[in-house]
Amino acid sequence: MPTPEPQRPGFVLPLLLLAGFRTLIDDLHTELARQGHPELRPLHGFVLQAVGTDGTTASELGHRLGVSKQAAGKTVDRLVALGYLERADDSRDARRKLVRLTPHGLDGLRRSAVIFDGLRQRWTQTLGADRVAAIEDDLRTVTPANWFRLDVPGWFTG
Amino acid sequence: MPTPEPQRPGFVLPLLLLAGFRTLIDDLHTELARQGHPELRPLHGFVLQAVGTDGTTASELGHRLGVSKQAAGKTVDRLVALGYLERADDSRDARRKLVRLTPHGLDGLRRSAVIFDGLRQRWTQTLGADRVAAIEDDLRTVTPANWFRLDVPGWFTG
DNA sequence: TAGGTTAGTCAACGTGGTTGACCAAACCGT
DNA sequence: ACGGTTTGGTCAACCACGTTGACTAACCTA
Repeated sequence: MPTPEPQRPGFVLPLLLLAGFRTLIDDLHTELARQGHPELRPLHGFVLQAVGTDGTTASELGHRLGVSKQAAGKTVDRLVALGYLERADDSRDARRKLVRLTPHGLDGLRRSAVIFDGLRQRWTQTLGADRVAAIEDDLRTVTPANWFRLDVPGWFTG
Repeated sequence: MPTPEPQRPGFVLPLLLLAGFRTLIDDLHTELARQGHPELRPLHGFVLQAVGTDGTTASELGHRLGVSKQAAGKTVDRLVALGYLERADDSRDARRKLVRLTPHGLDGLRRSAVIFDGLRQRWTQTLGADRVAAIEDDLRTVTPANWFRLDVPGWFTG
């Protein structure tokens, strides 16, 4: 039987988590835009991460991201048009088309990692390194492990 | 100059925040579905919250949610079709159309608040009340105040 | 009363998701 | 070696949510 604390209603917690996520992502993309990647959207960073330096295929990408292969293919199309990804034939399997990062895509991915490190550093300066680490540890215990589903738009809207 | 901790790369923090948010919202809607609201989507809960028990107009709703009045109007259309909202004429201003919660919508809103309290309670049992309160306090200090923009789909995808 | 502002709607479009259908290539058991 | 199944990619249609631009009706005010 829940005995809510009137001072801390439960609905605030998800809003704060979302706000934290959003400020980090907004700050990332403000800085990415300044560093030559103004067209990168929040979703794109996750896709580049999922493609990785080894490359992958649209089907596998969809699997990693938790969306259909068609949805993954369309997103790849857009990132190809933006110059972040490229397709190549697989010499060993004529059905497969490898999706790879272009140099521009790799640049964006590397800069994202550096910027994220800097943002976390900023949090540790404000809150203290132990508090940030505690937040990470706590969140890990209350969320399912190996979490990497990025179907955020479809998930949120249905 | 960021001096990242190799054990705690910065990109993990936003993923954990998103995972925490998503876990709470998923659990909420699993329970809401069980309690007679299977059609409610994550976005809808925020909209019902923004409409509130006093009702509002589409323009004002768009303002609260940080989206255009057209987008707000379309979302209201869908929630009217689902039976959660209703429109009524304003006797004092023929231009305005009041958007109000139906009894079904009010029921969903109240149940959401109760379920959220229960979910927060579950976190306090796992982590301890002090840790959960610390997470809330910490997130409040690193995120902008009075935060309530819910243009999540458009924000995430561009 | 004329002119500007505000609320709502319609239309066109972009992005991201879905399912269903289809083809070609690869795999596999006989 | 062949025929059936599985797999990868694409196309088409559709839905949810966002945008901007254009328009009407109603209100407000100088």
